[in-house]
Parts: sequence; structure tokens; C-alpha cells
Amino acid sequence: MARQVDERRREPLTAARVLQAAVALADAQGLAAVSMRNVAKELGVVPMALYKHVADKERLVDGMVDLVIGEFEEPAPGLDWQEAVRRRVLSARRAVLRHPWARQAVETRTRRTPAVLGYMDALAGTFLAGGLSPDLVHHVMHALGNRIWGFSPEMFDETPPADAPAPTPEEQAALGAEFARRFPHVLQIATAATRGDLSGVGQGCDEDFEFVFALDLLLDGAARLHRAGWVSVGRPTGDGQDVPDVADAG
Amino acid sequence: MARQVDERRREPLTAARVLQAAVALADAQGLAAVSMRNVAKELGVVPMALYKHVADKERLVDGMVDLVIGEFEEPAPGLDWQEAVRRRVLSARRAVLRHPWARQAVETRTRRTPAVLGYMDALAGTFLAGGLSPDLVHHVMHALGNRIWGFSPEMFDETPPADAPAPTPEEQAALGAEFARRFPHVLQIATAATRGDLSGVGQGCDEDFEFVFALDLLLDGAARLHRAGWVSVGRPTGDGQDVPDVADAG
DNA sequence: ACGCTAGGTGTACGGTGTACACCTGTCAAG
DNA sequence: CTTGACAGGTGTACACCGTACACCTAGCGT
Repeated sequence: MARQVDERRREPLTAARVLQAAVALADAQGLAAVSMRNVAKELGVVPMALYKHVADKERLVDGMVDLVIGEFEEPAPGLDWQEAVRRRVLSARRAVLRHPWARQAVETRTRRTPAVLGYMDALAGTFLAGGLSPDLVHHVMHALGNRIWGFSPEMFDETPPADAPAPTPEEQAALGAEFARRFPHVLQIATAATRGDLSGVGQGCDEDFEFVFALDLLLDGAARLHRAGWVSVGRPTGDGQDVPDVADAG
Repeated sequence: MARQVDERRREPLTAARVLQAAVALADAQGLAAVSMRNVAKELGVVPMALYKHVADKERLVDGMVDLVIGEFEEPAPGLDWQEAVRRRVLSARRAVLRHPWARQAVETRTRRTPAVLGYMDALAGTFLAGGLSPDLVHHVMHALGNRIWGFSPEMFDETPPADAPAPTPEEQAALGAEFARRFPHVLQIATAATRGDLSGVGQGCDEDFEFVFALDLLLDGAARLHRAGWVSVGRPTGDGQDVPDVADAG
């Protein structure tokens, strides 16, 4: 009890506190605001102090991602493998959506930390428990790609931050006409996506819908291959390229 | 002809020359080496000179990506829509593999340049020409995600650059045992992937195979939905979430 | 009482993107 | 032929970044 007599002595830094501060900063101001200097300022400490608890900035971001992974939930036991995978992934999605910077952070990560491996292991285990062959599980996890982290790589959304503040209606009409002339097919599918409401063509898509659509498309494909007893025969085709032979498994 | 009398007058910068220099630099030394200063040095010019031809660094990278997109090839006419899409995507893949930095560049791009829109339009047009509904095309393109650029988002490869140069065999064995204990399922699928050869578990995967596997899995799923006359009914489920209803379409 | 050490400090370096003022060579209009 | 605008290359400067390195200092085990 005689430890903290000096009550203006602030509690010492730890790796955990540094990471939490970085996450809080990213939550509030985005990943770009996470600099060593900013995080240090947030902790009332000089920038170089962080290096006593974090190897470098790269590892700091790794640790931030690990914290997010820590928020992933285990699905209830006794579920169908397909449903169990679905819930794992959708739980990951919820966590990533809670931390909007996480998508970008994950995309730039290259290091497989124990937390990352742990999640991958749990996911692989869920597939394997469903009876899928390790071979098939491997390829399916590749096919899921970033989707296992709860987001799909998108070049559709991410509304760019207001270049020209307010194009006049006629300018907008001219731009629209130009767009329709040059990119008719994009316009066509965008129209379908918004069910005819072209007010804001760009920023329209229902990301949740798209995510679940793709996820189920892939899981369903996996189930079909599993039922058909698919194996990656890897028949060499002479042009040096193995062909998966996916079609018509069901 | 009396124009370039002074033969030591170097030809003037253009936006195209700046972009080409940036691409060459990235090809040779990676995207990280592409700084305004480096590109300027490559052109024998002062850094600020670039700003007369490129709005800022962000646009410069946009332009670099556009150059890569310019290398994408049109598929031969008269093909099945599925095969035509496949070839478009695989052509994109070849271009991206020619420029190893392009994957990373594309992933960080948010702006839809005319070149980007043009490619998306061509791809959408290929689907539509096959008779797929705009609705389905929209969702399928979402599901393909980054794959339409010829790469799948991977957290498996990207071998980290040699942290500990040479762990002793016994250290390696100990690490292996630890790994097997903590991540048995990852080990299992990695073993399957390398067909039992665990020499280099990490850097093993045949990326070409994985890419084509996933691409065909998705295209085949799309074809199945198309044949079944799938429409995104979007039946509201009360929990505020539309459910795609993908399964069992064929 | 002593010295080790974990951990916070201060300074410094080389890199980044880019704002801004400046110069200069070319060309069209008077 | 002169002039003046202007496109385009220059130089300087600023704020920020990650981090190497030397330093100090408080607390602890011996």
C-alpha cells in the first residue's frame, strides 16, 4: 500500500496501454492520425517512450489489429459447419465495423501474429469439424480471402471526400450524360442496384447485403464441392498451369 | 525543324513522362521508392516541377494504376460470357503480376478514374451480354471484389523479410512443435497444401491455382444463379437485414 | 549503501508531401 | 520589333514522419 504515496506519479506505460491509446486514437480520428508522436501525446509522454514497449510502428499497428481480433466471438457450439463459419465471419465483420480503420490496417498487414494465426486456426477447425478435407479447406479459405476478416475488398464505396462542393444542376446533368455515354453498363448495374433511384448512384450499395451475398455464394460453392467429394487433382495441363475444375460439382 | 537547335535542351516534362518514370521506378524499386523527390531525380528535375503536371502524389499513383489498366487486353469476341470474363480477369492478372507494386497500389486507391470505370464497364458489359440481369451482375461484381483486378487479397503469402536469419535446427523444431500445439488446424491445411512437404510451410501456396479456383468458384456460382433466374428479392426479415438467399439455386 | 536496470527524456537526422515566391524562355498581339 | 502574358522549371521553407542514440533518474535486490 505504501506504493503509490506520490499520487501525482502517473501509472507506468505498458504495451497494452500504448495499444489501447492507439486504438482509441484511430477510432476517433482515423488510422492516419496514429503516429508515434500523436499516440505519445495522447499518453502524456515523449514519443521515444513508446519504443520501450513497442518495437516500431509496424508492430504497433499489428498490435492494434490483434486487439480487434480479440473482439471476435466464438459461435455457439452444435452448429452446422456452414452456419458456424458464417457466424465467425459475421462476428469478425461486426468487430471490424466497430473500428472503421481496421479494414485498412488489416489490408496492409503482412505479419501473421499469434492472434491472426489463432483466428485462422479456429476458422480452419470449424471447416474441418464439418468434415471438409484439409485440401478443400485450404483452397476455400484462400477463396474467401480478406472476407474472413469481415470485409470485402471494395472499389465501389469509399465516397471520395467532396471534391467540387456543389456542381450546378446543369453541370451535374452534363456529367451524367457524359457518364451514361462512356460507361453505359456501369450505369445499368448501378441503376439496378439502387432500384432506379439514381439520386446518389455512387454511394449507394448495401454493403451488408453484398457481403452476405458473396459469403454465402462461396460457402455454398464449398458445400457443393464437399458433397461431390472434390479433390484438387491438379492434373498438369502441359501449359504449366493446374486447372481447378470447379464447375458442375453438384 | 528549327525548333530544337539547342540540342542540350532536354525535352519538356509531360504528365505521361512523369507517370512513366514513376512506373519504371516502382517496377525497379517498389512502390515505397516512389516519392516526389525520387521521381523528380529520375527525370533530372526538381521535385516541385512535377506538380506542374500532376496534382499531388495521390493522383500520381492513380495515374500509375491507369497505365497498368491500359495494359489489360480485350478478349477475343464470340466467347461464352463466363469464359470472356475469365479471360478479362486473367489478362488483368498478368498485367498486375508484371508490376508487382500494382496490387498494393490498387488496394489503396479510392478514386474511380475514367480508366477504372472503363474497365469496370467493359467487365459489366461482358456479363450483361451473356444475358445476366443487371441486378445479378452488380452483386457478382461485388462478390468478385478485388479479384477483378487479377489478384486475390492474401494474408498467406508475402513472406516476411527474414527476421531471424538462421534459427538453429533445434530452435526450429521447438518452434514447429509449439506451432503444431497452438495451431493444429492451420498446420493440417498447410500440410495438405504442400502435399506433406513441410519444408517451407509458409511460402508454399500456388497463387495461380488459388486465384483460378476462387474465380471459377464465383463464376460458376453466378452461372448457377443465372440459370435459376435468381433475383435479389430482398425480403425484409424484420431484423433489418436482407438475406440474399443464395443456396440451392441449381 | 551500492549499483543495476527498466523506463522516460531530449536531441538530432534524414526522409516525406507540398505551399509559395521566383525566374525564364516562348509566343501572340499590338 | 516590342511587349507582356504565361507555361513551366527552380529554390526555399515548413510541418510532419519514424527512429537512432545518449542521457537521466527512480526503484529494487544484494
